[in-house]
Formats: sequence, C-alpha cells, structure tokens
Amino acid sequence: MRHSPTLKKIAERLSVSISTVSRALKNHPDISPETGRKVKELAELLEYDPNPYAVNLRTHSSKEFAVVVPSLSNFFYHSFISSIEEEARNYGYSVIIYRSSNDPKIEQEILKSCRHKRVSGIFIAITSETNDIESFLKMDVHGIPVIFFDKVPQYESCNKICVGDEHAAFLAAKEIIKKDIPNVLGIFGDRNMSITKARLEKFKAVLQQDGQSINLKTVHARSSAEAEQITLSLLPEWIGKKFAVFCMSDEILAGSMKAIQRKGLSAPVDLGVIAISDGMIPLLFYPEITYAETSGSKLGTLAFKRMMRCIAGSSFAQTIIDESKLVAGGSI
Amino acid sequence: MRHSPTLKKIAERLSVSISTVSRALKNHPDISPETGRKVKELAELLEYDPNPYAVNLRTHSSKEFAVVVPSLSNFFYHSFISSIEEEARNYGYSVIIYRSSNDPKIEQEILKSCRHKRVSGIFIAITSETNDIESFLKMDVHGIPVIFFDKVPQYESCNKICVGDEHAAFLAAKEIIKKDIPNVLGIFGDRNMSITKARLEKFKAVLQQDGQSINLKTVHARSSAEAEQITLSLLPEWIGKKFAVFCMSDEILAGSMKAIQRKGLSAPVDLGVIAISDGMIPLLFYPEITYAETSGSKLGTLAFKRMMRCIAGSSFAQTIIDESKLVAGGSI
DNA sequence: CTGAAAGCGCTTACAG
DNA sequence: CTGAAAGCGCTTACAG
Repeated sequence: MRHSPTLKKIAERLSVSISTVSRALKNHPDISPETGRKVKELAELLEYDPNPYAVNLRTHSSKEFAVVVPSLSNFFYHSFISSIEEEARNYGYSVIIYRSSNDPKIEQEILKSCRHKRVSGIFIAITSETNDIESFLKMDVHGIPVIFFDKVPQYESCNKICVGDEHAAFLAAKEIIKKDIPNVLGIFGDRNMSITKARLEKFKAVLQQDGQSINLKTVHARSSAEAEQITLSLLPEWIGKKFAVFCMSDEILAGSMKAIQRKGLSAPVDLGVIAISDGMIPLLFYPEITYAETSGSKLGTLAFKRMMRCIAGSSFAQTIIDESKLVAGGSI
Repeated sequence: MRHSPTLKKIAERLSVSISTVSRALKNHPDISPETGRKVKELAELLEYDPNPYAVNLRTHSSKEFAVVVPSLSNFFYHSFISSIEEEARNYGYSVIIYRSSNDPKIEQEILKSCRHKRVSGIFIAITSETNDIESFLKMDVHGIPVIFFDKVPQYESCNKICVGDEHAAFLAAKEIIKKDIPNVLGIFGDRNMSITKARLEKFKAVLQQDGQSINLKTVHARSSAEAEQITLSLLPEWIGKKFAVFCMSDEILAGSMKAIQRKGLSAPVDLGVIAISDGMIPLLFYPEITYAETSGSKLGTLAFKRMMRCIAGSSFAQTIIDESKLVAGGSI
C-alpha cells in the first residue's frame, strides 16, 4: 500500500517546517509569496490532500453533512438529496446518505455514527415509528444542527421543513371544482399519519366550501395493494356517473390506477384522476396524471439554507412549509 | 459542545493507565478479569465509543464500505444497496452511499474522497461516460478493493458482478416462443451500451434458433420519451396481428407502455408485453407485466462475498454473472 | 516571515 | 498483568 503524501514529506523536500507548509497551503497571510508558491507547487505535483482523519481529530469539524431517509427508492427523496448535494458542493461540504429502512433502531445507530463522526449537520426524515425525539435534540448539545424534513416530529421547537400538505390538497380540490365534477372518491393513506390528516381535512374543507354540491366519499388505505382493493370494490357504484378519483400519494395512486385499468376504465373519459405526487408515477400513464407536486428539490434548497443559518449560529427553531404547484396531465 | 468520553477520562476515574483501558475494552488477554470488568462497566455507563478519527489515524482502517451509483431513484440500485447494508452490518462494517449523477468528474471526486477516507472497499456502478479506468485500478495500490457491479468497465482483470443480460434475454425470448406468438417488436436501448448488445444478440439468437418462423423487428431508443415515440409510430402496422412487444429495460418499458395505453390497447388481449426489469414498474399496470428479473439484492449478496474475499487477501480478479428469473404477470 | 512544540484520541511494541 | 512512550497527520498559540 503506497502512502499518500503528508505535510511532513513536503516539508522535508522543501527544507522548511511542517508548520510553514500547513500555513502556506491555507494561504496564511504570514507566509511569504515565494514560499507559498513553492509549497503549493509541490503539493499540486504530489497530489497532496490533507488526511481528513487528522484534520478532524485536530479541529473537530468534518465538513460533511448527513442525510438520513427511511428509503431510497423514492423520487421525492432522490430529488431532495440531489439538491442538498448541489448546494453542499458549492460550500465545500460533502454529503453522506444514510438509509434507516424505516427502523428506529437503525436510525439511532446512524445518529450515533453521525455524532462520532462529528458531521457538520444532519438532514433527516424520521421513520414512522420514531418516538424518541430526545436523542435528536441532544445532537444540539454536541453542536450538530438537525433539520427535519418531510417526515417530521410533532415536537414544536426544532427545525422542520415540510411539504405544504394543505396547499397541495387545496390545489387538487380546486382543480376538481374547476372541472365541474359532481362526484369525488378521495383515497387517503393511513389515518394515523399526520400528512393524511392534513391533506384530508383541507381537501374536505375546500370541497365543502367552494363546491357545495359536490358529493364526496373518502376512504383510507394503508398500502398500495389495499388502495387497489378498495378502489376495485368501490368503482362499480360510480361507473356511469361523472366522477373523479383523488389519490393523496404516489403509493395510493399506484394501487388505484391498477384497479382503474383492471376495470377497463380510462381517464379522462370514464373518470377523472388527480393526485398529490412527487412527479414520477404520474408520468408512466397515458394520459399523464394531473397532480399537485410536492417538490423534493425545492424542499432541499430550503432545508440547506436553514442549515447554513444554524451553522452560522442561529439557534432559532423554525418550521418552513413549502408550497405546492399543480402539474396538469390530461387525466381530469 | 459537550465532550464525548475518552479513554483518558475513563483511565483517570479508575486510576489506571490509558493503555490498560484500551486493552480492557478490546478484551486483550493480558488484562485481569477484575480490571476488565471495571473498565467495561464504566465505559458502558459513560456511553464510551472510540473516536473513529483517532482510530483511523492510528490504524489506517475505517470499517466502512462505499457504494457509488449513478442514480438513487432506481429500484435495482436500491435493492442492491439494501443487501450490501445488511451484510455489512453483520460484519461490523457501515456503508456510505455516494451518487455520481452519472458524471465522471463527480465520480472522480468521490473516488478521491474514498481514498482519503481509506474506506475498506468500494462497490461501484460506473457512469456511462467513464473512460479512465486507471484511477480505479490505482485504488488497489492503496489497498482498497474495488468491486464493479451492474455498469462495469470493459477492462478484463478487475472484479465485476453483472446481471445476466444474456440469460434474461434468453428467458424473455423463450417465453415468447412458448406463448406461440408469431410477431415480435423488440425495443432496445442505446446501441452503444454493452447491455444493449448483450441483450439484443441473445434475444435475436434464441428467436432465430428456437422460433424460426417468428417475425422479429428490433428498434433502439435512447430514452423513455424516445421509446414512446417509436412505439407509437410502429404500433399501427402491428394492430390486428398476433404480436408481442419486448422492452429490454424499465426505462424502455415505461415509454412503450405509455404508447400502448395511448393507442387504447391492452395486454394480453390486443398484444403481449414482456420486459427485462428490476421489478418495480411492471407492478404498476394491470395486468402486471411479465418480466425477466434482474435482482439487485442477489447481486448485492454476490458482490459482498467477493469483497470479503478481496479483503481477506484474494487478488484474483473475477467476473460473476447473476442468473435471471422469469416473473409471470399477465401481460403475455 | 518561520519554526518548535503541544495536543487532538487512539493503538501497540517494549519494558518491567 | 500494567504502564510509559512513540506516533498516526494535522493545526495553531507562542516565541523569535
């Protein structure tokens, strides 16, 4: 195993001290231009790069952010991570991606590892079973800011960046009203999830207020398969009427679309279809599904800004809600 | 910022030396049971965990694997990573996930960072524009084994774990023959990709050999959108005949399915549909698409085994091909 | 402008 | 069975 060049080697070759080399490399004002040039030249030549372990041991800082998500196979997280990485690169930080598999135990291990590595900050979408917020709050004691995104805890005073559930539901409901559709089947996710509540309530409220005559039926499904079953069993009573199906998430949409295809129905003729989505699944169908977008990349930008504030010393906890926008396919 | 406990603190509290604490914690045989117990008790109490930077600086080993992929929003990579993580956990390793965004420059930066961090090993699916294999081979000089998976270089003597392109194409072709379908439209990806060549050749060969009377037309598409366009323009001449569409990848499948839906056709009545896929997209349709599976998780297991051999000292480079299996939906 | 020295937290050969 | 000491590669206050 060949050894990487070190400050010492450069110093020896140039017959100067290690301190001088170290300073020259970071453009310390004390160093003479002459020395600075020589050192930097040789460093370049030898492809010198500081040993991050030594630097960290000395400085206690890592210039690394951690992003922790329950799952990777998710377009929303993917675009969130992309935007964090892009921003981070601009600031000279790198990004490590961790996957909790939606398991609070693994999540805790990751947290521990982040602490030991003294990452500069953590972006995290918590698991649906995370109860112990304590350990996250403790990170602050260690000087590691935590920004929650998407899946965030109930707890008030922490930094949270969320998708605008209400706004997305509002947009979808408005679109239904605009299209003058009298009957709506709303398919929502698990009742216990906070996003379900937020989306359901707003959706209902808008339809009741602005579309008084609309007949709304809502159901809940905890998985894609369940959404398929429910849709399948309910569709018969709607066929023939002018109606729309609203799916509150990609998971639900995937299941419901299968039922709709199975019944041989197609949008927008036989029914309208509209969803809240991160924008991947809607594009797989023809016509593309109309959806209110929950944008991971915008959330990423917002989260990163907040992180940089925290690092700069802001201790003020804040909840930021990102607005949604309607992307028209041809399904309604 | 509160400080984490160190060997020194434990040593002071117990009035023993740092060396003794260090040894006790790793069950060194020299240490008396008595001392061992006391040290481990206190360490437990203080939630001691060694500072990874210090350990690495000393030992030059990180117990960390890096997985580098072009993109995260990909079910195949997702399952590959999951299986690597699971195996790694069992061996006390952790896994860092890097995303190259299919950009060779970023890929090089990641490689550099892996070298500096002295990761224990790298699993990598290279970008489609990676030419400089040199830098990967150099990692060996640094004692860091590199296992290529899925997207691998042409270069012979390196460790490669690949999807069984030929076998997957073989399974798909066999299925078409079995279903007695006289006309086949084969839609393949970019001509320049090695997987395109492998899949195309085998597919053709099997149909020609075992299904002599089958009329096969093959086309190439470089993106989902292109696959949609091509399918759309070709479908009219096939309608009415008994035919099947074969899509060599998920990307192609997504585009072609859109065209098929657009023409109001549905499988398996109007046509047969069969694909090579990682198993996510086929489930979104009804009936589910029949496909030859390229399993990320199995590839992960194989890659991990190979990695452990390398770490154990094997310098023998090997190419491992994973076999595929047919998953029957109802689309053909 | 430059250098010697201390120290970050650990491991391990050496001595007792 | 235990400890003192060296050293991994770096940064930085202190001295000159």
